[in-house]
Amino acid sequence: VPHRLQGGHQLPAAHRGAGRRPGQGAARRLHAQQHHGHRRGLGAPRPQVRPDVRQAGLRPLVRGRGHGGGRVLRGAGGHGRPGEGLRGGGRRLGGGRGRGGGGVLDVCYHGYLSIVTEPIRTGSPAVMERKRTDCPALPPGWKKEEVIRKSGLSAGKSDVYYYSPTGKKFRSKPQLARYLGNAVDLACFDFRTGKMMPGKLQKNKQRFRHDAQNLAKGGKPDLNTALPIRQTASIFKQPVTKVTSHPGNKVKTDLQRAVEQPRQLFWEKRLTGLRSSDITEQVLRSMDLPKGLQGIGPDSGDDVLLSAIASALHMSSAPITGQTSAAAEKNPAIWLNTTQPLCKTFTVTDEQIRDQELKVYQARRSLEEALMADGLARAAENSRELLHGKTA
DNA sequence: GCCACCGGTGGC
DNA sequence: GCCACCGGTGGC
Repeated sequence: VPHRLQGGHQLPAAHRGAGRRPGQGAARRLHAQQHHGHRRGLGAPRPQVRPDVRQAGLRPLVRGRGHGGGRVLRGAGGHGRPGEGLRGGGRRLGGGRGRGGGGVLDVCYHGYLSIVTEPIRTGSPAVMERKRTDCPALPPGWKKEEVIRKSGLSAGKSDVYYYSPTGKKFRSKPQLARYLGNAVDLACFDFRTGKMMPGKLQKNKQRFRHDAQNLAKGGKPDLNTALPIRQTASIFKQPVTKVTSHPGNKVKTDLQRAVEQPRQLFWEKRLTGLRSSDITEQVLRSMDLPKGLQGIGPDSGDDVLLSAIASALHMSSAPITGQTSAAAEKNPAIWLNTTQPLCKTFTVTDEQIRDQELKVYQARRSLEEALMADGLARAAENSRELLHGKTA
């Protein structure tokens, strides 16, 4: 098992697509500019009102890791998901205007112990206009906001936004669903009202908007340039390599979606039988797992267990603890913690860590020696060729 | 570079 | 025709 106790393993920040998409039609852009000129040029000042959370700053209340008991792999990094860090570290400096408002500590929906903050009320009338209300249909700390459009052709209509406990803004149901993943079922959630509407399942109106099936049905060709999600686990959160005749084009990636892909229960079983092999396709000896590791679930053989743990280490930056609930061992189909691999909770001893460090050290020395030998061999080859008057 | 804001469009 | 969704952009 790879040894990751040094922690500090940070994924790059989520790379958001670089906005402006080429080829959106010059006419359309011109049209838009004229509208903007009309709207803004005639002096209706842009409202200066900002959501209170952005002004107030956020007050982290508790530090620390959310896992007690035993040693966990990847211990140092117990943070949430990419792209959703605590915001407002800098803002806090300038945010002294708030009175000493309260904050809330909560266990977040996704199971990490995380810091949940609440905006400090500013009392400013401008802010009061944009009331941000609790949303009981969502986990604690989530807020809903409705903003009336003040000008333009759609004046009087409104936009609905949601804010996560850490202040991240969401402006559509798909965006919200991607973020919440399996943690909250939004099938019945009405985005506009913020309420669950059981009975009539809110069907996903935009389901086929970016669907390759359109092509098969004789519709318009699929112009979606988003790349498919790489299925195999990798430490490197890289998109699938796309071969294109337009190499200058930028590839947009959506790390959030990559992380939030729904997964089948016991999906690790699909990794059964995978073997690594060398360049002659000779199957390499499989790794041995420590005795303390025991699988959970149907057909939990050692190879699936190894794949499951390796995948967990590669795919998430959260600590790997195994299934900590006793109920999960009895009936994993119901009680499985899907954020953890299919193994019972375990302990990593100091001795195992030292062993692993030694292995890494030895592997590095071997690599170093091989590279040195290779370099020397090349140098010798070059000088021999020079002596015999050849050109490289 | 970010984001509040409104426009445009596809799906219903 | 309505509207959910998201692109684009001016202002910061």
